[in-house]
Amino acid sequence: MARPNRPLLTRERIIAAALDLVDGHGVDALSMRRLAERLGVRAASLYNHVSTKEDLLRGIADLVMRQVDVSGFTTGDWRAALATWARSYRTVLAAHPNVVPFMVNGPGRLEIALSRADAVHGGLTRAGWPPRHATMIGAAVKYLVVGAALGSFAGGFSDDAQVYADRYPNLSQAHLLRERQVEIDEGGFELALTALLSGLEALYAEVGRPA
Amino acid sequence: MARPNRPLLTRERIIAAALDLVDGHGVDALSMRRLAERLGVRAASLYNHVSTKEDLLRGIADLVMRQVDVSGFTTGDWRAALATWARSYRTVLAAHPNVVPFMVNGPGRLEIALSRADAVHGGLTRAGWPPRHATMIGAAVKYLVVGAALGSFAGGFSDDAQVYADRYPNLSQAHLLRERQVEIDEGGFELALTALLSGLEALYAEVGRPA
DNA sequence: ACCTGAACACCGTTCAAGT
DNA sequence: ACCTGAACACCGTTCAAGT
Repeated sequence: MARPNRPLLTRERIIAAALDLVDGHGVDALSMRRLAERLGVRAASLYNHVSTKEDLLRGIADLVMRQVDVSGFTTGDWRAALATWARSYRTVLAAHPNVVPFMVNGPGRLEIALSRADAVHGGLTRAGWPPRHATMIGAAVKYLVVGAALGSFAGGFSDDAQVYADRYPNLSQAHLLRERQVEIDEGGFELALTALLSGLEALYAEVGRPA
Repeated sequence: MARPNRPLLTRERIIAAALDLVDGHGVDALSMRRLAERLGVRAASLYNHVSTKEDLLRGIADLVMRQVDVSGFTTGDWRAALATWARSYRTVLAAHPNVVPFMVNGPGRLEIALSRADAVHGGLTRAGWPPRHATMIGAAVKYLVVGAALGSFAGGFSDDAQVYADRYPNLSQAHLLRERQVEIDEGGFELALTALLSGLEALYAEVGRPA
């Protein structure tokens, strides 16, 4: 079949399948040929909907990124908005750990990332933070979230292959290890976030100009 | 020349050249063939000194990681040691931004990374922090550092290619942008680090058991 | 408009053959 | 012991050819 009446592919279907592949088997498992096979199609066909593999990766990053909740910045006070954003951001990344590495060093900025950053910046400045501080606060929270997401990723991969596959053929040990990793990841993240928020509270008393 | 009297290659020379290549042209520019060409040798020759490309990447990560200063934990108090470690860690990563992505999600833990983590953990527990807190503090600082290093990386890559190459053929604008990025990166990092340290100070009063 | 086979220039890695 | 050419199974991407 050279051309079906209804297209076999759409950009959305391709991106969703690619994310599924990356989530399940890591970035290295994502090749255009392998992805095409999953979609019952040939590699060349993908290029009718996606201009390049980089474009595809950008699509994945975009799909993940738009799940982050920045709604707090349009309504609530900056403390709650910041906390909600940070936790939502982290939760979303933790759900797609294999995506984090290329999402963060991605080629050029995503529009969606820019719009998220604008929401944060806008919310903070409206709350009375000087623009310069707003920028740095956004940066600080992003560092923490991204670092935590990557840390979790690394942790998940660490001893899994050797300890579990070679020496402990049953799941229970690896499972316990992973559970502990999650606890440490979240504990470390919450520790830093709480400290950051209370540090900001003190700073706000100095430089903030409430409306 | 099939076999010279003195070997043309050593593992160290290969890794140093690879780091140089990655620093200068990014991870994507690192291929075994390209690296071999730089070393005046054929790709297959590299496999006499390096078991795999993954092994090579691990070597690079190791080379970078051992520059991080954790000496404070054996001598000074935990506050100073933590601050020195965090800033040194960040400075080292910032000097090799292209290395950060694969250093952090690297395949399995590096020995050097483990020894660094042990130094931190030991220093903190000797200072009276409960082990559980020591682990989370180490995690929190690592998140912040890694996130900041990646953020800087992303920032450096953002508008450079388009703005600078296409529309501003002279260096000045891009240079200014980069300078500003560095300032924001460092400001955001210091903001979060300071907040974290003072947050820890408060926590230490609760759970710390000074020797 | 959209799918395809074939081709291009690349990969990482192996291995017998050289010295 | 260490470097090499040739080969393997893979890549991303292009493009004329099909409908």
